[in-house]
Amino acid sequence: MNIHPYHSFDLTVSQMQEIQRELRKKIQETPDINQPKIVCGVDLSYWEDQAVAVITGMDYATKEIVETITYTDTVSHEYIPGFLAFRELPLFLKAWEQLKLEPDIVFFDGNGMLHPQRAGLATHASFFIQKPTIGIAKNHFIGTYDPPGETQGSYEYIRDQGEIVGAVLRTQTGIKPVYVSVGNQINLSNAIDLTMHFVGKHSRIPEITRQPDLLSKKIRRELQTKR
DNA sequence: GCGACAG
DNA sequence: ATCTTGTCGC
Repeated sequence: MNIHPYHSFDLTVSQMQEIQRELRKKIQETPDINQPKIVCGVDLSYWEDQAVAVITGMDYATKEIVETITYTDTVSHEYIPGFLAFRELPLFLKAWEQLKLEPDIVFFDGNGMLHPQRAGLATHASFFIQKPTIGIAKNHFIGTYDPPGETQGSYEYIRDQGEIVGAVLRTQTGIKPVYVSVGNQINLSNAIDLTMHFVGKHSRIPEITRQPDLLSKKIRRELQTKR
């Protein structure tokens, strides 16, 4: 798939902050996307100074995996809370170049607007791939919220600086919720519905990001014990 | 100063 | 994210 070169990744922290302030201004709200055909999920696994990025393409209706892309390379950036995108995007974009099917939506393991500058990984990625994106985080990052109901599908909005920036969603009854946020080119209620669509019978994490998570961990184990 | 802190 | 086995519970 095509990539729109937005910026390089050889940057200082202040330059990264400047980019995030610019991204924030360009986030688009859009009408619901109801019947996507292909949806992708992205995740990375790390070991030593390496990482593997995995993109799983799934048929929205049947939830069958229709394409799998992997890309392994050295990681250039350390993890700094608030700057995850600068660590993960370089490898993700190399994997994206190999993607053949054209997805209608892309899910990321991390946040979108649920970020101090409304410019988390999912939001940042959308400006390179020009696709609607959604962020699914397993842990709380910013904002405040009331605890969601205990039953599957219950959610509460997450607020920061007076605005709704995401939702804490109970994907399984009685299980720790996940954090959903708009990346770009989509709206929050649509993101929540799409996330629930991919929730399997027993997994907390929707299959769209669970599949690349499982595969990237498997690849990491293989490449790690090989050395 | 203290605590929090996506992956 | 990763280091790590068994074990309690639905």
